[in-house]
This record gives sequence, C-alpha cells and structure tokens, in this order.
Amino acid sequence: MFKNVLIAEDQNSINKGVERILTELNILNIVSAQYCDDALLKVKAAFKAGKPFDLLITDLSFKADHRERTLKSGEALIEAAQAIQPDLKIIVFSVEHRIGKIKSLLDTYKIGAYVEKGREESHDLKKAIKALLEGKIYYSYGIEQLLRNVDDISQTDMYDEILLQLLAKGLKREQIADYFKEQEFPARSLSSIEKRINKLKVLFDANTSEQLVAIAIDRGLI
Amino acid sequence: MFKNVLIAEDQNSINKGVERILTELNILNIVSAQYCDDALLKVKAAFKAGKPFDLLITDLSFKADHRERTLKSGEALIEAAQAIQPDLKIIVFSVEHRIGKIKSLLDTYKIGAYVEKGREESHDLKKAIKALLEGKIYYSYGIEQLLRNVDDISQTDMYDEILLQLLAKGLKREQIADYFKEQEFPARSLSSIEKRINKLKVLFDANTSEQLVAIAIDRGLI
DNA sequence: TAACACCCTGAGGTATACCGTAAGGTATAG
DNA sequence: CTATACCTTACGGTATACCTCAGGGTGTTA
Repeated sequence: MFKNVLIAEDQNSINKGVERILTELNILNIVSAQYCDDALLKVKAAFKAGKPFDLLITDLSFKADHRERTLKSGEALIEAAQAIQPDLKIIVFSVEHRIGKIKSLLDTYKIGAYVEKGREESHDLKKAIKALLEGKIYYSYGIEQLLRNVDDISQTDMYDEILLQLLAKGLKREQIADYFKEQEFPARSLSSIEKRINKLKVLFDANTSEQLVAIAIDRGLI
Repeated sequence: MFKNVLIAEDQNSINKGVERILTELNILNIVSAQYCDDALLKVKAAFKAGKPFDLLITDLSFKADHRERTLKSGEALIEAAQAIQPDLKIIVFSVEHRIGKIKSLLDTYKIGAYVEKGREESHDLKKAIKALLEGKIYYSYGIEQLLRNVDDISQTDMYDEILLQLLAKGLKREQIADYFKEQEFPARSLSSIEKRINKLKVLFDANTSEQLVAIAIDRGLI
C-alpha cells in the first residue's frame, strides 16, 4: 500500500472525506493542502527529506481568494510536481467531465488515474488506488467508455469537433475556412463550413451559433 | 443543539466530511441522502414517525445518472420539504457564487443559512449551525457583503448575466430586446443590447459572440 | 439656471452570417 | 461506359449582427 499520500484540494469537507477513505485503506501518512503552491512546497520538502510522497491526489480547479498564487490549477501543480519527482503517481480527482479536456490532460501528463467526483467517488477512489498498486491505469466508469470512443472517432467527427472548438475560440467563418485550407481539410470552403454549422444546429436543436457552442460545451464535446 | 440532521448531497466525500463536522458538534442522529428524492422520502418518514428532522443541509445541484428523478435540484427539494414540514430549518451548502441566483433563492424560500463551499466551509458550517440555534440567519463571508450590495448590483450585473444566459439559450438580439421590454428592464432597446454585448466582448477579450458565450460558461457566469 | 457628463435610443450604413441554387467532381452500381 | 447519388464549391440574395453618429433625457455641479 502507499505510505505517503498528499491531497491537494481546496474544498475542506472533500479533504476530510478523502482522508477518511485513505484511512480505511490503512494509509498512515496523509497530508492535505488547500493551495497548489502549498502542495508543491510539501512535495519539495518531502523529496529533499528523503521521504517523498508516493501518491498525489489532486483536484483540477482551485478557487481564487485573497492569497497570491503561482500555481493556479491542478495541471500546473502536476507539471511542477513531476518536474521535481518524475516517478510520483498521480490521481486526478475532479468534476471535469468534458472528455476533450480530460483527453488532452491524459495526453499531456503522466496521470495514473482519473476519478470523477460524484456519487461513486469513494468507491472509484479505492479502485483507482488498488489499480495503481498493480501498475495499472484507472478511469472512472463512463470516462473509460468515452475515452475509448474518442480514439475511434473518425475524421468526420473530428471535423465537427474542431469546427466547434474554433467557433468557441472566436474565429469567424472565413477564418475557419482559412484554417481548414492550411490544414488541408476536406470541405474547406466557406460554403461547406456554413453548411456544416447548419447541420450541427439542426442536430443539436440550436437556434443560434451561440447556443450551438453552449450546447457543445455542456455535452462535453469541446 | 440540533438532534436530527439530514444531509442531501450527491458527492460522497463531501457527505462524509459534513458528517464528521456534525459529529464534532455532538450531533448524534445524522442521516445522508445522495438523491433529492431519497432525501424527501426520509423527511416524510421522519415526520410521520413523530421524529422529524430539525435541520436539512442541502446542496443545490445534483448530477443526473441512470436513475429516474422527480426532484432534480436542491431548490425543488427545499420546496417539497417545507411543504411537508414548514418549520424545518435549512442550510444551503453549495458552490454557487452567482449572487443573482443566491438572492432569488433567498427571496423565494425560507433559508436559514447559505454556506459557500470552499476553503472555509467547515468553519462556516459550524458558525451557521450556531447562528441558527440562536435564531439568527447566517451567510458565508463575502456572500453577506454581496447581498448587502445586491440591490445596486441586481440591476447592473444581473443584466449582463441574464443577457449572457439568453444568448446561450439561442435568442437573437431582437428577441432579447423583446424580452427585456416585457420585463421592463432598463436599456431594453436593440441598440443598447448590441452595445452591452460589445462591452462584454471587450471585457472578456472575446472576438465573437460565440466565444463570449464559451468564456462565460467556462467562468461559471451562466 | 446653465454647462456638463452620462446613458438610452433610433437611424443608417457596412460586414458578416445565413440560405438556396446550380455547376462540377468523385465514387459506386448496373 | 452510364446513371445515380453524394459531396464540395461558387455565387447571389436576404437577414442579422455590428458599428457610428446624433438627438434627447436625466442627474450633477457650478
């Protein structure tokens, strides 16, 4: 079992709840931090003292308050912590359900497990820890399925996804056409893009392109 | 001290965290529910059994999953619970920080305390419970201040909030103008609405209204 | 009261998005 | 090869969004 575990999570009661779960797994040394910066300091200190953490459980989003912050998100913390201690195992514990975000997170960093906050979280967290001990990677149910689909998405679905992303990023129709021309996409003309946006609006039952973007975000497509 | 307390909260670890806080206050009978419908059933049962709850601590948003739901939000639960047991004290415990939403919540229902989830939540929760025992109303720090200003805010910031919501709901500029005319808002003309959207685009550094909606969602303004 | 700043509004023009149509291109089946 | 279906693209028209300007109202200050 893991010996030294660090929890980075700004919400107090979640902190306590996770601590309790870890206690049930007979983990003895549990440390909590409410700020990313504090968490990083603790990683550093433990590493230098020769008693490094072997697991970091971290949220992704941390609220801003009066304190100055260097690290503002779980991603930043993960990056900084792995720079110090590359073998540190990491469980991301977040409400984030947008599969695109999760996918790029997993592609960018070496994440041991992704556990979605929700009704099954304590169950999931325990399963994640056990999987990690066996050298496996763990994803919450649902996430795993979504990730499997992300890989098969054909170019056509990718097209729509990118299109929606570019819309959400503030590109105008003509700029999107230019971008698609650079990338040598099929259907790169302004006319085709207009048609595609139109189809998406029908598909998602959106009246305006603003609503289309809102729906796409809501469904986790972006 | 309260004797029978019901916690309605879908997130497992928060549930456990809150339970621990209540235990520290020597509250003996603590019951948890992960679904609003379950919470309501428990309120009913306890009331009929002559051992009603004297405090309900509830979240506002509950995730959808495979289960059918009648009550889908904390608001719905509050309404249903107070219909059964009007004297039931209620603490709302939520991440909601949009002051407009909170204000309308407090205006609509008889809420004993509003505690915002965050770093200070366990401290706040304890203070809220003590205040309630003394017959006072409690709001988290920050919320209280915001509420004091809300009457000024409600006509300025609320305006932007609603504007963004209507955009995300797929209304066109002219339809938004019509809506504002019905509601007798200030700045209800098409021209004013265009100006306001423009200001928001500058403020949020958005190139298009699609991006504006995306940013607003991302920041939790909608 | 007069001067000023500020906000709301309407009018008119330009840019962009939206929509329909038709021409050409490619792949498939017969 | 031919016919057909489907996709891509260009073009032109309409609707909507975007922008600028100016008039008029209100409140503040001198």
